[in-house]
Amino acid sequence: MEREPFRNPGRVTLRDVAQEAGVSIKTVSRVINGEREVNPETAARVSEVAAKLGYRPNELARSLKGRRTRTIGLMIADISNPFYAALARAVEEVARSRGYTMILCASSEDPEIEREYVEVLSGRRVDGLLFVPAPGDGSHLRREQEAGLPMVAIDRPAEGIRTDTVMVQNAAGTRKAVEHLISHGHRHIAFIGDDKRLHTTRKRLQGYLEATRATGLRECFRLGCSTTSAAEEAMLELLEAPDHPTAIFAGNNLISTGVLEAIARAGLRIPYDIAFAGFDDFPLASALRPRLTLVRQPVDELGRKAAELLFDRLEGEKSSSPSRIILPTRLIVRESCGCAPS
Amino acid sequence: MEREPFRNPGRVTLRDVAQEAGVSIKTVSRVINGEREVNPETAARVSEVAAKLGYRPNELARSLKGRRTRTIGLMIADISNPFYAALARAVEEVARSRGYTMILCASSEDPEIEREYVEVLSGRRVDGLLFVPAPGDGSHLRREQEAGLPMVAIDRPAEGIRTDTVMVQNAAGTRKAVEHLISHGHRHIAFIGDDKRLHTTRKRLQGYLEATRATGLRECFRLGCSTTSAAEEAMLELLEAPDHPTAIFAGNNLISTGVLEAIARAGLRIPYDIAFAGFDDFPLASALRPRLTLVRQPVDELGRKAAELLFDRLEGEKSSSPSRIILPTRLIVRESCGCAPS
DNA sequence: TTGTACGCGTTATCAA
DNA sequence: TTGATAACGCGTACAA
Repeated sequence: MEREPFRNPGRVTLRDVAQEAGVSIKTVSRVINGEREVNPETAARVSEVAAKLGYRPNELARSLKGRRTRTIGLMIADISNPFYAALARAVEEVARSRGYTMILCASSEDPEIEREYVEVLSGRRVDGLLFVPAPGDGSHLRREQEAGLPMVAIDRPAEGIRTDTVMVQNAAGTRKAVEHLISHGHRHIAFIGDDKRLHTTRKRLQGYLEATRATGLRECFRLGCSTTSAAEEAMLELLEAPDHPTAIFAGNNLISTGVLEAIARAGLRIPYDIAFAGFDDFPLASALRPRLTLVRQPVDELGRKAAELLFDRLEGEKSSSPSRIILPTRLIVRESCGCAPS
Repeated sequence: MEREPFRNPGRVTLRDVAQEAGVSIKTVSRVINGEREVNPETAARVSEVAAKLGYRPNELARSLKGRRTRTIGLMIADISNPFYAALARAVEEVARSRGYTMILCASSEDPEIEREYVEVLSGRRVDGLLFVPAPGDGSHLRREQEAGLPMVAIDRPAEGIRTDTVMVQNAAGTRKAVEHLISHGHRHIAFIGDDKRLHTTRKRLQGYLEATRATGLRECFRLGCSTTSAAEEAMLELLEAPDHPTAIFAGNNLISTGVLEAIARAGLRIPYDIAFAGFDDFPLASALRPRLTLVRQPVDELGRKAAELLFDRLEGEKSSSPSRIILPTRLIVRESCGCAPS
């Protein structure tokens, strides 16, 4: 007695459809792919059977045959950070509009996790990679790059490897904000920043230093605040000193939250007791009183540009040399800096 | 002259390794998969060659052969919403720890986009699906379910189909918050909610109504505010009335932002001119003055539980009947309700 | 217009 | 301990 080879129960294949419709596999394939060298009547019947059986082409098999998966990887540090969330949203929109699917990976800024994820993505044969590089050496990416995987770094450049990169004006944005605080008469301005291994932290610090040095102000900064509570602690410490800063610049949105918490806990009032400015705008910033003065970076555009760059590489020429795009930031002057409500 | 069949240049396969190491494909396969019925010396040599060539197993081919992709789909409405972002983070963590990869899809609450994405995920042969059901009929999911795709609904039940579901206490949480406002003496409390087709909106409204009706208060609610600015408009309108509400409950975090903006624009002070409470805690809530009184939902646990439920189904028995898990919410009493600072 | 045969990269079977 | 060979589900080349 001939035994049917075992077939996956839930999954209907071309063969099942072919058998049911009484035609060959190839005919079904043609109908599915809309090649129209096929008898309309046959086509109709096949379509009907396919629909009845709930046939869904196996993209894995298609990808194995062809050479693309129409899948990209997006590696960010932590999706619960609104900045990365906004980035992911922009990327997802572009990907969807181009018929691509997106695998989301969170590195937690850990190069080891990044390395592992890159291997996974490589094994999954993603067509391209968008990534916010983890700090430290990124040469583990070189092998993939050499294997022909297009990749675009977002928000900061990858170290130890040359890739397309899309960033924002970190130094200039911060400098303008600090200069604005100076223009309000502040002579003692502090800066609280994230991990100093991060390119963004260094550039923002640089902007702060440019502004303070140009005016001969004292330098006062704390780095390494990668969480809200670390920033809160650092700020609290700064405020303990008898001659504490009269103005503060927060290096990103998480730090802003911690700094505001500290100022509130210390019972200080913005901008009278201490003026505030920070990097990264967010929705609540204009709902607060005083409204927050912040450097706005074009997060959506950052994600969109990076994704478009990737897809262009991916569907067009991969040959041209790595490009480096720097998007402008803008100081949104509201009230926490000391400006009057409009 | 024999022509080598065209080989993908960047990608080294089992065959390449086998050829280079002078063994058969199967031997390499054994080494890669750690089956140890293989001569240690051969194994060592093969490993070396594989490393040198940068061999990376093609997971597509593996999945085609075996029957799982070790990939799940996560469908949310909009990743830039902190609630979904937190959810995605929790899910990603569980997935990573189990060696799974996550495809992120954003439905924008549009059933049509949801349907399209489900087809894509089905074609990609994901092993399971976690989803925040878009409003409206979800029977387009039934086919996949019948094909054996395990799925877990998060945050709200899917309509027209029975699946595992993980939710939170929406009604009870809201009721408690409104009762708390009532205990502060408020007799005119308004509720602003999201789209009324959403299960969460209806349950939260129900909680509001339970509290107000039990006390014989007048009902005052506005629904359909699915954006921050819509909520702001609605709130502004409420405040225009001469006998405007003395307390407001915001149905989610986006609405909270809009409501706060409106209150600030109207020049009103919380909690003196109007008291505030809302659904969904967020980091800044305790940094503001007054601190915000909010219903906290265990977002991390929501995502984790859902993911674990899915993986259990996926790796264990799929047979048992759909479970419905309801996680507790908690009222975090701070100051915006009228309570004194502690 | 339709069908057959082969290959994509892997794992599984079975024989050597 | 190893190696041919057949699947997996699909597309492509080539015949019929």
